Amino acid sequence: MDATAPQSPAGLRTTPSWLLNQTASHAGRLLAEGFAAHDLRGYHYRLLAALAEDGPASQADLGRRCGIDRSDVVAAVNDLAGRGLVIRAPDPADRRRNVISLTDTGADEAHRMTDTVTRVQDDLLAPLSTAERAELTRLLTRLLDHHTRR
Amino acid sequence: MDATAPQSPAGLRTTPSWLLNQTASHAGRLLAEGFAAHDLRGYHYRLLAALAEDGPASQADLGRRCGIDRSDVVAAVNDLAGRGLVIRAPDPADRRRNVISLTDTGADEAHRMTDTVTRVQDDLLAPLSTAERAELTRLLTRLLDHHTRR
DNA sequence: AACCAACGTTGGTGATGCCAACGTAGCACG
DNA sequence: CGTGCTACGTTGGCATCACCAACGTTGGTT
Repeated sequence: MDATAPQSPAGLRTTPSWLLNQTASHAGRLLAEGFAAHDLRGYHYRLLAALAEDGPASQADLGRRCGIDRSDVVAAVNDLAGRGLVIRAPDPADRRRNVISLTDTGADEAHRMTDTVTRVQDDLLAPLSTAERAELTRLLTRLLDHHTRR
Repeated sequence: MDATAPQSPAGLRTTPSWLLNQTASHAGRLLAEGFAAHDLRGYHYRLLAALAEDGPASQADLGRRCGIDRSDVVAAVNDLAGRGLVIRAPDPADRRRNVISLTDTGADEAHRMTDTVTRVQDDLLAPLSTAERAELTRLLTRLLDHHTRR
């Protein structure tokens, strides 16, 4: 279209890993914009969503569920606790653990974040039909399954 | 499958942006491993590939073609030039510009990197049939097109 | 001549994803 | 019982990717 603003080299542009990277990075941008409205970031959302869905958990469990490193969970939980969205309490049954639970405010925020994420999905998938969205989800899920349970 | 190693919350796991992020991040890991064998990183590959495909270019052009910020191009070109993979020469026709060209060694390395990347694609797409790979590529390309030419 | 735009460069910032190390606490085995 | 292994939370660090602001230099336009 524009001779002065050429696209990526064809060898890159048609490469699946490049396409994945670019689309994911676009999705990430849209998500980050959505999260910014809540003054939160990706890590925070993942934790809130996990807590809203599966209930209280230890930090280590949360990390495993969300694919976040233990050390990064610490910082994110610090943020969330500082805003009163979660409570960190020692586990009486295992004194190594902290039990993280949603507060009422946290549960509300989790819902609002989920709404935001849902809107972003629609933005992201706008050019695809319902069938195509399902197909894309299917293909990605298959890829992920294959590479996760190795 | 394993009660002690639960997967991500369902609300995350089935979300397209999450699937994209996870698969892309897996692809990134595979790529990074491949690149590490060449002792190079993603930015380096993109630049080498662009140069190999479209010939010498200014740093600004390279940046636009590869989706890399001008300032990051500087550092990457420094690395590549330091290893003798590219040459940085002032453009006689426009003294603001540097013309970046592949050396012979650089062209060789570009080929080897391309081979590596090709192998990674096969690893990545292993669970998909040829038709499915094409479909995935088609869907991702459509998404990307829609979100780039805004 | 005056202005504005583009270029390369320097020097930041932030998000994400890792890894190593430490002290504390639970657990299993001898 | 103690000894050793493992898990936990925490601190601190690192690398990559992506972006932005500012500066001086150079080209082009008016």
